[in-house]
Amino acid sequence: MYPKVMSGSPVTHRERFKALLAQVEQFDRLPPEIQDELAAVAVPCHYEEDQVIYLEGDPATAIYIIERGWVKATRVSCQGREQAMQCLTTGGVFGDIAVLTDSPYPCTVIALEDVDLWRIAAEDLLRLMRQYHVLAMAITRRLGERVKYYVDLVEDLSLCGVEVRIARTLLRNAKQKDGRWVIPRKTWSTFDEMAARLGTVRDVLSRSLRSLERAGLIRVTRQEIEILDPDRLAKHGQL
Amino acid sequence: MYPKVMSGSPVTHRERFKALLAQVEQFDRLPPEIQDELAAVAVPCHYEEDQVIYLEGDPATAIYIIERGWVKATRVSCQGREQAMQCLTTGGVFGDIAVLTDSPYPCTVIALEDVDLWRIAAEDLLRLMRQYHVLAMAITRRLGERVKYYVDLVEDLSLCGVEVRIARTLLRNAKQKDGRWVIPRKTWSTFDEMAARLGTVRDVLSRSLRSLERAGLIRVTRQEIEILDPDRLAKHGQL
DNA sequence: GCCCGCGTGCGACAAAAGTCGTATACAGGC
DNA sequence: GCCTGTATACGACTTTTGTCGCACGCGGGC
Repeated sequence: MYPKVMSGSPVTHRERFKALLAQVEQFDRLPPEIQDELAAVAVPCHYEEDQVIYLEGDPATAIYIIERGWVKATRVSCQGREQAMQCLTTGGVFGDIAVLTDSPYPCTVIALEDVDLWRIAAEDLLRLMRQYHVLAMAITRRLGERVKYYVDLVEDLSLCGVEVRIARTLLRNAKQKDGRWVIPRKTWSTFDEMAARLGTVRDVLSRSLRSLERAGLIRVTRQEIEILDPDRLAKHGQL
Repeated sequence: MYPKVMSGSPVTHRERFKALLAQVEQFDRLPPEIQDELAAVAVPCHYEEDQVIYLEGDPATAIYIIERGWVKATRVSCQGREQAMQCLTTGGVFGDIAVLTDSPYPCTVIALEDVDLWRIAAEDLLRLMRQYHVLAMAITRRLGERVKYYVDLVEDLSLCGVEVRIARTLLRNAKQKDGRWVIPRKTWSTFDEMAARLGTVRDVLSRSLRSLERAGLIRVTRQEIEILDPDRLAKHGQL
């Protein structure tokens, strides 16, 4: 559980953590005083690819902030199918809901690659929230955004077919790179992983992707997915 | 927009509102001082059956607390299918996410029957949250619970078939009434409404219900759904 | 009582989603 | 280069879900 990479001195420890906070939505504008308080109780830690950070149902002892790398929060049905609730990277926070509601973690969180995290113990966070209302407000805003995210996810799952969900996801994640719209693929972003995020299975995803590919809307390689025709793809996404 | 039923004096107004707060989770134990402050800014209002309280996308001007009656928060796809996000009654709060995140309302809210609500303006709520950290914490806990609710909903929609969802919902809502497990049906709880809550359509719901009925697990009438065999129904719900 | 509207039952069908077995392609290790 | 494990492709199939048209029946208004 101890950090593999430990910063040399307390000062760099704090500065490194504050540099991270600058990348966390809602936390980026907290007054330096509160950031220092958080830094004082935050502990860096490291997990390797595929390592479980915590399991659904574990008692909530801490929240985590991601400094580097990707993790996924996920649920698995008894038949073995998986629904990824969210994928997070630098600046992402998880474990907060369980801590705030004083209940077990609602999802299992797994490292998709080697990750550097900062852990803040539940009691420290709750104490600081009681002490600093700006912190409480910042967290409240984050939670509100989270609810909106899930409302969108529910609508997608319930009201849209797989192909529509794919189209939307592609458009949402695409970045422009020397004139081309591309979604880069990590080594771990296999069709299985993508399917879990979309709420379906690999075969169905594969079929839909190739259907879009045959229609000339996208091009799929191992390294990336390129959007050839954003406009027509948007139509497929009903946008 | 003004209340149709107005209490006689400021005292009964406040007492009536505080009696309501006692039924709101997390708000029930707020110190009397804060409850008074909330009562001072809360305005009672009334909506009739099928009336729209606000539309998805409307600017968030207030939150609402339900004193009496049922409402639903819902989203509708462009093809006209509906997914009910939640159904709320006495003690339920809605409109909070939009206010807290300073964004438009994420869902449309409609009165399923005549309802009495209390409205609290956005700026009042935010002011009181900044002033009283216990209030902020109470709201934070509520939001956390909401997130957990949606995580469960996502899992259900993505990982379970319709029949499983039905079985679970029935068991969750059943109340014991002189030895029988029953889910009472309101006039507005038609198959269409139930289907919207379950993320499917009337026909499918109808089929599944009758399949469960033929199996001798439940009995469906216009007034109620009775669970004849809770144990076997639980198996259908994979519980 | 009669009519009419709405909620529901039902069968046939269409479309989407998921399953299975197997074939192929690719990357990394040797 | 070859071998091997993993990722993806593909076709055939089953199951589930959604759609459509229509019949039935109950209850409220006249």
